[in-house]
Amino acid sequence: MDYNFNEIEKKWQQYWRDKKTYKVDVDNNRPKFYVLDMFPYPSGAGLHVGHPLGYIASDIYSRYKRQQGFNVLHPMGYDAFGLPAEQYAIQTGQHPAVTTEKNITRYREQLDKIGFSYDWDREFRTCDPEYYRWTQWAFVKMFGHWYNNQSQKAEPIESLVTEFKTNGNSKVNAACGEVNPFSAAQWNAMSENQQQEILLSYRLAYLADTMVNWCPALGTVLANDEVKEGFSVRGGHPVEQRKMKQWCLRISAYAQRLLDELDTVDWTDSLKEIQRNWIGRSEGAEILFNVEGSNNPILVFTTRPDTIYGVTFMVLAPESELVNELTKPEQRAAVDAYIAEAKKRTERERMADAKRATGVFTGSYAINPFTNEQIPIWISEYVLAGYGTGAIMAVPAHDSRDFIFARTFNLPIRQVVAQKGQEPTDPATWEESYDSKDGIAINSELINGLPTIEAIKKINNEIENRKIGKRKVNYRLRDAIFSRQRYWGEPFPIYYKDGMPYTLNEDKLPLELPEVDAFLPTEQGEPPLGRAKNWNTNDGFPLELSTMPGFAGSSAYYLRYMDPRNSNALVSKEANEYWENVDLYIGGTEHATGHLIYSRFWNKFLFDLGVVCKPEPFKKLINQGMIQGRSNFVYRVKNTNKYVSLNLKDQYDVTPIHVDVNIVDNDVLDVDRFHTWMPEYKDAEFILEDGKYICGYAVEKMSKSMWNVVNPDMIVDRYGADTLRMYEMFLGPLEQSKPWDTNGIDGVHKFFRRLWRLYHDSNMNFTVSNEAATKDELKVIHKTIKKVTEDIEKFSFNTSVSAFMICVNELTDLKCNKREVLEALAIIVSPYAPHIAEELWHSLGHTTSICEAQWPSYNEDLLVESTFTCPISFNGKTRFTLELPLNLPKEEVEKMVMNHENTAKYLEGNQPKKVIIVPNKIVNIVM
RNA sequence: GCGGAUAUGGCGUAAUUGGUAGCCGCGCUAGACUUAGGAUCUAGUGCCGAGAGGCGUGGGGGUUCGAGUCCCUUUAUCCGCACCA
Repeated sequence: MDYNFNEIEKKWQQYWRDKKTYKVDVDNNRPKFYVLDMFPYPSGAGLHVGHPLGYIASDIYSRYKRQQGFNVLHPMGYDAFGLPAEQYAIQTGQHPAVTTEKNITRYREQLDKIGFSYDWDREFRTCDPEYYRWTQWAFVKMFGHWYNNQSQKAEPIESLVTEFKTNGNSKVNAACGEVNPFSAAQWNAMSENQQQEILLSYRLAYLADTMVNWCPALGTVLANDEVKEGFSVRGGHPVEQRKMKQWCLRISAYAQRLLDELDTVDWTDSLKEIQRNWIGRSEGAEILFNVEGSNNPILVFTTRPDTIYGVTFMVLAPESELVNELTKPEQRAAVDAYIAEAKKRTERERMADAKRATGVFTGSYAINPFTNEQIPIWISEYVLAGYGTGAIMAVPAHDSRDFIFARTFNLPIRQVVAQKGQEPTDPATWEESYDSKDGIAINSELINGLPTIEAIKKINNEIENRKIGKRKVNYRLRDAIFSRQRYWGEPFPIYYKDGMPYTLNEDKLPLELPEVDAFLPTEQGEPPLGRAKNWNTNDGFPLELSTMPGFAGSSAYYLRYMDPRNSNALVSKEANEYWENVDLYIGGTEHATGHLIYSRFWNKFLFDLGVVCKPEPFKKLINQGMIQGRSNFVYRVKNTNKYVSLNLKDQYDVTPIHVDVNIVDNDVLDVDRFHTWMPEYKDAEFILEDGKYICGYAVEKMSKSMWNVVNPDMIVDRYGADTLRMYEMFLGPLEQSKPWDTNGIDGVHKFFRRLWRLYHDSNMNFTVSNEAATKDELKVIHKTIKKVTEDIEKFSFNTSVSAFMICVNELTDLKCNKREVLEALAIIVSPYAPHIAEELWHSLGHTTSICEAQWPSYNEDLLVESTFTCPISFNGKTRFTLELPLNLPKEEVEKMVMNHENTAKYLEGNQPKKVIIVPNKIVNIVM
């Protein structure tokens, strides 16, 4: 039989399905290994050839690990809630569940064709109530817990209530919102509503007023990326900043742990760096500044308390609550105008014109606690309400933003830090501020002469002694806004009583998403769930109308795969203690700050509860590179319907036009298909070169509009899944981005035909010899086993493909068809190309799947050579080589080299100054 | 602006980790077989040069007997983050 990939692949895919080859269960007799792909969102466009890259890599690794004796968990499912299906629903009226189902079916078909070793019995979707029940459950748990900074973990809210009853809140050190101190007596005297209101400030899932992008026309909060220049991207409606009550998750409580435990996981440095950046820890101090004529001091956060003598003004965020109080009547109009203007702009826009300083004076003055000077209080957008205290002490001499602001508004600049060994200069002559952290304090009474680090220490002590502030660690990481005014998401298991939120009992879960008559906000501006009939508890209390955001369902999905059908728990203790966490996680880098932070947080919370046994969800993480498109162009001569071939185009005035890569082969345009491609090209004329139309090309994003999308099904139909898998790996290192060019695929396909021929005679009859293999044959296969084993261990899949090619080339040259060699070859090829390997395996007489075969070991002794080819170089340039016995003594080598006829030629009569001999490596003669 | 990554033939890439730069494949050239070829096989293919030879891993400098690999510097591209006090 010829290598009929279509037939072979169908046959074995069916076999694996029938025999449940990829089904796994807890097995305490075998070590576990958990390999996971990032949860895909099944989009309407289906998979293009770039999507399976990571899936193929993880599949190879899974199969390899299994053959190494591991019990491998390798599941797949769908992140099925989300915006695209809902937008589509709004436009067409089609229920998002219907489109989602359709997309999943298509995805599954495409995935199935590629021959992945997923245990499909574990598949689930986030939009399935049986799944989102556990998303809701986790939310209920978060609502029912608070974060104890003392113990550094989440604790049940009941423990807090007990503490309040006996001691009030003065001894509690919690991650919480703003709460005034109260005694036990005061607590006990409060109404239930008052108590609930206070508890809400402590809960890990809480309801709070936050600034959001509100789009009145669409009736929903929008994410920053859904807003452009103050208008919604979809529809172009105006968007405003608005304070709204939203559900939030107190992820900031875990900031330090999220930062520290990054050191325990095996991720790339760049990814860890992105996360560190996002968490944004900074050490500094909070300092109180009194305000003239007011009892309310201003609290600022600074990382440079040592520069306090250089403070010449204060700045408040426009949203600061102090603004109103501090604005003097004569400044009122200016301040109101400024704030009104600021309100219209999104945070993103404000960041965009960072270079321009804007601001307005309040008319009030603060007192510098160290110099007792009067300093003006300003308002400016460059101070963010959401970071620190929303107010800063400005030190224009040593902070570039303050410097720009001071220059714009003619505020004084005073130098208080000097570079070591340099005299202070007049700041009026400066072009920029001096921000360095290794200077010497000057003009600062208490700390003069101290280096910055010391100065900070001393001034912090003083601040704490004088009780005008304290040391403080700040994080950039903000609590996650967790509600969306959307339909297609998990409903909150929350109802309201007297306006106060309460969770449903766990036995009432899942709270199923109700049907609505339209996927739009109500006329009163409520979210779509406001349209649901009887959206109340049995007792008639109204249910929450928002739904959860996209990341809710993907934050703990890796746990659910361990025990996907458990109706009593998210995951059983037994399953979790066996599978622990994900050993290898492969996915794109786009989730660096979203999903990968949220799920680490979510996991840590469940860890605190004792639900999971590991503090980190993903031990090792690899980011696969993007597969870019390779677009082709034709060049239309301007104002004509004539198209000129690439190398003649410079003689004309042309417009490049994207052409469908599917009607171009090896950059040669199929002109007949071009004529029929689109009506406008029906009468196209060509200016050819050598009788061909050569297209130009460019590497761009793979997308429909570039006409460069290549579909995996098309490749599978034409070359087979094994060729697709192998070629994707052959393209280059997994982590690197690279363009897809179907042209190179022939080489890989040819490899399979040659592989096939090793096991078959010229009539394509299966012929394998049971004779013992020769030394050369053994050397070839053992060399390959070694190389491929090492390559897979270091995720260098591209290099093992070339090792396979070399192996097959060499065995073909040796005319080797020995069972001993070909069995091992089938096994090591099988993770990459499971279909052909399974076929050959069964032809070799095996009756069980090659997936169950044992990965071969290699014998190092067989690889030892007796001689090696030694390069002889002169002044570092290799001139000729010499076949030398291994481990020949240096003296012998030197003798042989110096006596060689070529040596004299290259010495050109010179005496060698030195002869460097690196045994078994190289000889270098220095002249 | 800060942080990270990358840079090697016409193209995708490889290089035992400081030791023969260009493995493997695409493409290209020539040839064989063939009714035909988007099939198969053989040979060649970094650049310049007829050749001897010279040049060559983004540019410049350095360390070294020896640098794609280490150090300094610079440029370009891509990706994050971006008024975070």
